[in-house]
Amino acid sequence: MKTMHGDGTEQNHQENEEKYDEDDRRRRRDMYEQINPSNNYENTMDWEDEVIGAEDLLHVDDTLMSYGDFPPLPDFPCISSPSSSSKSCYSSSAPPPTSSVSQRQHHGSVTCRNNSFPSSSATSSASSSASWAVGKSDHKEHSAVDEKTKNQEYHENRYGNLLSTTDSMEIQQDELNRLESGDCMDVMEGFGEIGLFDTDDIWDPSCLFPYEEEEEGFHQPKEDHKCLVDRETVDNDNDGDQEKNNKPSEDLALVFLEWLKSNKETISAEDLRSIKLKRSTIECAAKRLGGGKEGMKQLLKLILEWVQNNHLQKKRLKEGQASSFPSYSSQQQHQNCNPNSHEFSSFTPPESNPACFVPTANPWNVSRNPPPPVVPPSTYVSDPMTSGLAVYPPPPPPPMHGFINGDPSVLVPHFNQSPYPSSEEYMFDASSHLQNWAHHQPPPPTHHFSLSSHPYGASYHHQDPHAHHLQQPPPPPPLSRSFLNYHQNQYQSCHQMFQGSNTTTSDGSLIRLGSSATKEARKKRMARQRKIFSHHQRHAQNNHQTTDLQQTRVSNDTTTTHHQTLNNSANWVFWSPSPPPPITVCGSLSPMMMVSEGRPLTVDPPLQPTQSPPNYHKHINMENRRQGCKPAEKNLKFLLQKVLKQSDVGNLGRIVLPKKEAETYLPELEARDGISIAMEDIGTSRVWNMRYRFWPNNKSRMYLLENTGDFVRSNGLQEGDFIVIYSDIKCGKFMIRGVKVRQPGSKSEAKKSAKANRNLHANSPMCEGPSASMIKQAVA
DNA sequence: AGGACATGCAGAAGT
DNA sequence: CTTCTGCATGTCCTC
Repeated sequence: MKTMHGDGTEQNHQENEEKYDEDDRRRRRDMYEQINPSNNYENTMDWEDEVIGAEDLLHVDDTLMSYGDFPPLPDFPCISSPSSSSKSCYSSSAPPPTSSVSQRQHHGSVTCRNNSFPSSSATSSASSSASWAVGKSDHKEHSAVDEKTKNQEYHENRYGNLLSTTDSMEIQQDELNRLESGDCMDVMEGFGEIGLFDTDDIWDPSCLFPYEEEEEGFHQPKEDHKCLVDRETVDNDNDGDQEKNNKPSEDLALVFLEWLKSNKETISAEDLRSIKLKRSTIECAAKRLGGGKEGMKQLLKLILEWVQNNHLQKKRLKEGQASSFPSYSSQQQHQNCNPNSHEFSSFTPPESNPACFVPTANPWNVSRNPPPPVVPPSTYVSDPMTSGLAVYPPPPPPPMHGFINGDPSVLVPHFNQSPYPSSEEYMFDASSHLQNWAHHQPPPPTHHFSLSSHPYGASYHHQDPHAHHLQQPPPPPPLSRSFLNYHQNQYQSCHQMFQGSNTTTSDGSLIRLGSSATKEARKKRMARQRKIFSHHQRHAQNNHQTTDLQQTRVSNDTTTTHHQTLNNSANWVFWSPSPPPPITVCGSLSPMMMVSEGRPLTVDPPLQPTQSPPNYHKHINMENRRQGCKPAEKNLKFLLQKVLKQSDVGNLGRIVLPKKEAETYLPELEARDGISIAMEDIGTSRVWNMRYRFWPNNKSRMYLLENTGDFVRSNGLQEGDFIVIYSDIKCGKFMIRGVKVRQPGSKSEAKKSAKANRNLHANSPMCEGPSASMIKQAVA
């Protein structure tokens, strides 16, 4: 405040800070350009456009979508084009939620800012980072103004666009409310309600969930659905006006009738009945397709075409099974059971790395006090609501209100607890398809469901299940309801985050249904998962290259080992499907940065913490070129490392981060409460929900990573060890690795580590890193 | 001299 | 009483 009124000295200070800000921005941008040479300003804008397109389609609920695999963007703190983001976000799509437009614009500006962060998705990121602070504690944030005292000068100078946390909170709440309202419906029913056609005489409610009943022993009480629909109806009462505007004409009925006539023999009412789509989705999609009657018509055509294609696909599959031809699903199942096999690789879409669609990628998940990390294998996200926070993942996108770490409320991205989805699970896990689709697309991932440009072509090609079926060498699993439901599933995933559901992804795809699953069905499912999982564990032990490393790793933390095993068993899911997961660390700092699966490497302490990341980045790239390293499936970008001090590994559960690197590579912090960042442990794929924040310190800041206690403990990190933070270029996730520094005199440990690393690198010869040689030296 | 950061410590919150 | 949270201060390092 002093600065605001400022005497001469203060003015000078301010000027200096402004200059510093400018330099800082330039520096950050340079850094990002170095790291992501492909990302230029235009890309950024294109990307934003795509995001906006998808978001429009998905409507507001989808701000919660996980855009985890968005590529990191260059840092342009102030390109914030509220105009582009906010306008696009809310102009063409359904009416903005309760929040005012101005709020949205705020939102938008922040979004843009956050987009520059790794792992950020456009909108969600914004909501996350900003809302997080708000969600944390109302009163606190409401007094945010007070809080901006001396820190404000710093803050305001550095960040022109301040987000009103209050605003974002309202937005969050609004979104929450909407999610809770269960805004989904049978798509055909939806059309029916909208007036497309009369559903009563066609649809038999008993056909609603034939698959669950059939394959999962799962029963969805009709009442549930009814409730859903009723609720929907109630919810939609408010949309009455809009509905009127979209009242379809007879054209639609004609289109539908014609289609019915031509497909009556192959497609039953049940098939149609089984398709569900959110009303808001329908409306938004229709809008995107031109709006009004025409849009609705286009959408209907689109859906019908999909139904047709999908149904035929399904039939073909059934026939194939009947005639003993391997079906995709069985194949898939088999493949899934042999994650390490080449067969798996060859049949798996090149980039079907589920991790890349993990909501957990959302670094913006927030957790104020994440419960102890006792978790099922694989990534989990705790419920933001439980921590009273609201954000997203992506502030960055997959910003949500999720939390990771320890919180049993799990949002498991794609697969279930079991790394081996059963065939039917796979078949019905729309998110899997989404992932696959997503990975066949160039970034931005939001192309997933961009119906925007052309109903049947262009931008639709990525989403077009039909196209997908036809183009993918092995036909993908029947999408069944996925085309429409995957959309819903995404909501569901997000919903899960909000609700803190304990269900995993396997249930995730059935999340709305899962709540009413019978105990029996659940038992069966769990038994199956246990079975599969134990099988996988055995398999992983035999085949997984990291096993050796795990076994030799010195750890006095048995739980860690356990988790490790569990997590590694799931690692195949997250890492490149290619046989030896060649993980290239593109921006790694030091030798020990060589990323491998398994736990913290034990290495000599050759740290040069101040070594310039960009230089190292360049070095690594050259190394890659020299060694013929193709860009790995999972490129990790070194962000920063920190040698742990006593205070970092103490029971405070916080690690002071180097200021320069933090400001350069981590999301800019709007409020001192910071943001929640989901950090995936590279060794275990476990996701830790940490908080990245700062403390005012004189006229500067101290950057901290909080909630690190469990991570430090589980990695057995001590003073002198260090952590390294990366961002996954593909998924935009933050990744963290604890590296133990070899204790002098512990030769056997060094040998073990060396052996482990030799094995490791033997499996990935292309990427032999310095760590192996360093360890060899140590051994010598 | 000024900045970065390690850590001490006071007050708040939780048990 | 313990733990958590957040700030302030002392020390070290860089310019």
